Amino acid sequence: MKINQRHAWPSTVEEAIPIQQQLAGEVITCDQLGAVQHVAGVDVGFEENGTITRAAVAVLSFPQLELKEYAIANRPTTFPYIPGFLSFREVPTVIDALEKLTLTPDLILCDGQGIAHPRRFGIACHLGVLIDFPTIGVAKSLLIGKHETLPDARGSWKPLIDQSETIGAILRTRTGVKPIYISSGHRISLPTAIDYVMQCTPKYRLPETTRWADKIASKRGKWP
DNA sequence: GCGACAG
DNA sequence: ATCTTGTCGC
Repeated sequence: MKINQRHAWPSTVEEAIPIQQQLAGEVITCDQLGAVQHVAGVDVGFEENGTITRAAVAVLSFPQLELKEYAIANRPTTFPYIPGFLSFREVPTVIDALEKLTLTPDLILCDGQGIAHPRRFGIACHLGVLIDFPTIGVAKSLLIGKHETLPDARGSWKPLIDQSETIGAILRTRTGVKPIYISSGHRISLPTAIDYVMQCTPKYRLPETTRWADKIASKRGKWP
C-alpha cells in the first residue's frame, strides 16, 4: 500500500509533544470503516542491542483468520523508549512494512494503546491518522486509566476511565487469563473495537493477528 | 517531591 | 522490548 509522509520524525520529546497535540485533533472515534474482509496485525521488535527496529505485519482474512500475506521491515532505531512516546520509536518502521503489502487490509490492530493515552494519542492513533486507516489499540498492560474489578469470564469488560472520561476498556479475552486493554485508534468506536478484537481472538489471550505478526517477526521461524 | 510508566 | 529452561496446569 502507498503511504504519504505527514511529518518528519523527531528524536526528542520536546519536538514530539507538539506533533501529538496537533494530530490528536484529527483522531476520529466514530465508526468509519467498511466491510472488513482483511485484518492486519503489527508487531515490533529490536535487534543489535536495540539499535535496529524490526516491524512485521500479518494480513489475515476475516472472519476466517487465515494468513494471507505478511511483510517485514528494518530501520535504525532513532527514538528511545519513553512511556507516552512509543509511536515515535515504532511507527516509522511499521509504515515501511505496510508499504510492502500487496493486499490492503480494512482494519489494523496495533500493539499498544489508542486514545488510552495521556494526550489521547497512543500508537494506534498515530498510525491510523498518518495513513488514514481504521486502527485499534490492543495493549498487554495498562498505561493510564482506572477500572472496576473484572469478572473472570471470557468476553467480560469494563470501561477504562481517566479524568472521568471513558478512554478504552479492559477486556477478558480468555476465561481466567490476564486481560488486555482496548482503545480506539482511528475511525472506530470502542464498542465496535471490542467486537472486532473478540472476533479476532477465538482461542488465546491475544488476537490471531498479533500472534502471527509476533511469530513472523521472531527470528526463529522461517517464512518462504 | 514521590510514584507510575504501552513496547 | 530483550536476556532464558524447565515446569505447573487445563
